[in-house]
Amino acid sequence: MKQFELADLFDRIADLLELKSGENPFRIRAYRRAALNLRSVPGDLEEKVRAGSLEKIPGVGADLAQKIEEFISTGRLEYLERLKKQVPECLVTLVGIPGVGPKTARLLYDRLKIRSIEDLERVLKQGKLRSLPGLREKKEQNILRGIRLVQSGRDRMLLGTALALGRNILGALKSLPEVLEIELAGSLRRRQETIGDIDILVSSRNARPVMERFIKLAGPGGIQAHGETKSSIRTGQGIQVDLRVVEPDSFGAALVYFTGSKEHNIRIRSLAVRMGLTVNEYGVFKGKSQKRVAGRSEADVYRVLGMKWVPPELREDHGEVEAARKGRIPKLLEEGDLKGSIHNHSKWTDGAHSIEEVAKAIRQKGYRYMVLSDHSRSLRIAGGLSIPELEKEMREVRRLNQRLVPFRILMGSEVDILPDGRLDYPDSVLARLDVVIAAVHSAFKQPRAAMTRRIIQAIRNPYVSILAHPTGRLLGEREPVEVDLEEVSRAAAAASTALEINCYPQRLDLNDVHIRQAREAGARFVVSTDTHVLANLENLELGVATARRGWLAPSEVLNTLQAEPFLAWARKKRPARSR
DNA sequence: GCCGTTTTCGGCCCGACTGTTTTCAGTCG
Repeated sequence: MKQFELADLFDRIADLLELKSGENPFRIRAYRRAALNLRSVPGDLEEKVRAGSLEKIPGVGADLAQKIEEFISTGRLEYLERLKKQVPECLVTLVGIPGVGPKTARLLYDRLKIRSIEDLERVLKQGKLRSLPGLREKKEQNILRGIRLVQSGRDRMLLGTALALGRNILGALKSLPEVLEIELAGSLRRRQETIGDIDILVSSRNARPVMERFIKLAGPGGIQAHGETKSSIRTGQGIQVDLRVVEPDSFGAALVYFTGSKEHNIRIRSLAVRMGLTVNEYGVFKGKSQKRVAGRSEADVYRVLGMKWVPPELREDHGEVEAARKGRIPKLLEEGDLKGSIHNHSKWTDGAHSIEEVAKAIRQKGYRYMVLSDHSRSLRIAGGLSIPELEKEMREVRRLNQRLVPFRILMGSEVDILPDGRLDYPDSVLARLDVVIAAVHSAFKQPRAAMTRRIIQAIRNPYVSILAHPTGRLLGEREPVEVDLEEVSRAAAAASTALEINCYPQRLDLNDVHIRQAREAGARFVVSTDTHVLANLENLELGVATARRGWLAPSEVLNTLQAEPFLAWARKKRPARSR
């Protein structure tokens, strides 16, 4: 976890450098880029220090490598301490207010001696801000709005929430005859696990009516910006939505630009410069004449840059540009690849529907088989099944299977991993199940070493096929457990135990970074909805998107297999007599 | 501060909107 601490420190350095006047903006960017990559590059930092491979991390050169080593060995960064003495901490707070940048913050600090948001509010009320050059009434109101926003402490939305909201707005605009094409863009299109604001792109030959309709969606006082081609609103719930309208000939270029990420864009634009091209949201332009050579579609834009089209989920500057230039973008997992629904609960424990209802809904979705995985006996809160109850459930599944042929219900269980690493049913019971899914549901606070041992012991159990929601995190609610995921991934690969990508919007566990790490260790995966009510089946797209962000191909995801090969895989490490 | 199938030095992505200004700086994405 050291890399996350360090990434925060690098971001902090960048914050402070931004406030130092005359600082080289590219140095600031270098720190930001390194911070970003530290958060997303798999692998243990101490290990990399020992191996001398720090400079293999993109954006880390000799200087930053030395700083990383300093932090690992001393726990601090001398450079940051020096910077803190030069730049007042409270300036960082001030630029955190939307509408206040480095210049304004400096002005407030120097001329009005403002040291906190409270100071700023007071001065605003006294109307003293207008004494400053370039600050008048509008700017005052703008800053006041920014303060409200910071104080409301609005968090990022879950991907699932943002998708629903975004599609809603799409629906409201789509019906306009002036709208020729419309797409979600930004982090939402890249399917990041949490979303700050919603970006929408439209192509049209007449932007005005589109803009007019759009700004009507704003809540009271919610129009942030309203221009010819670009507007920005805040909905009644306080969600910021940006709309950009372009000509159809620019739609592809605009979609690339508006989808980002920022780092991906910078990457392809510098690539373009080296080829004598300019890329902006209107197209790709060649040489002095500025002749447009692409722009209509995304594929065109990438093609003239010598690249294959890059799926939005990969556009994070994690090597996708290089891969696309070499034509080595993998064929990523798609929803339609999945043949089995792997992790499902019924009324027998904490699900809302009978096994039959669940099975029929899953069959209706086009799956060939499902794994029924109600909870094991220790999970009292979910009504975990005693051994006799489990046996009764097995009989029920046998009966149902006769009726549902050729659809198959595989009999499974989501078995608790007890705090000492044993499983909640004895092996003699596990041996009678088709598929065993192991999961931590208790003692979340164990220290890292104990938790790692505990999980690995379960992974190595010959009857365990899948480790469910490996980190146990709930976005915005519960931190991930402390565990050495690299070791867990290696153990899972060695033991042929699959790691789950859980589709619950709050879970998305494993996440994209962990998936890339686990995949490097050779692990295999399942994508599963963990369905408790039928509506949960719709979450599949979230898990598939997360898998795609982790660069997963169908061959790495076991529930792309048909029932028989899946079952063979799930049972292959069992002792021969119990397969 | 990083980085190189043009470069180990000299580059480093590009544009919209706002507000206050009268040609542009600041902020944002």
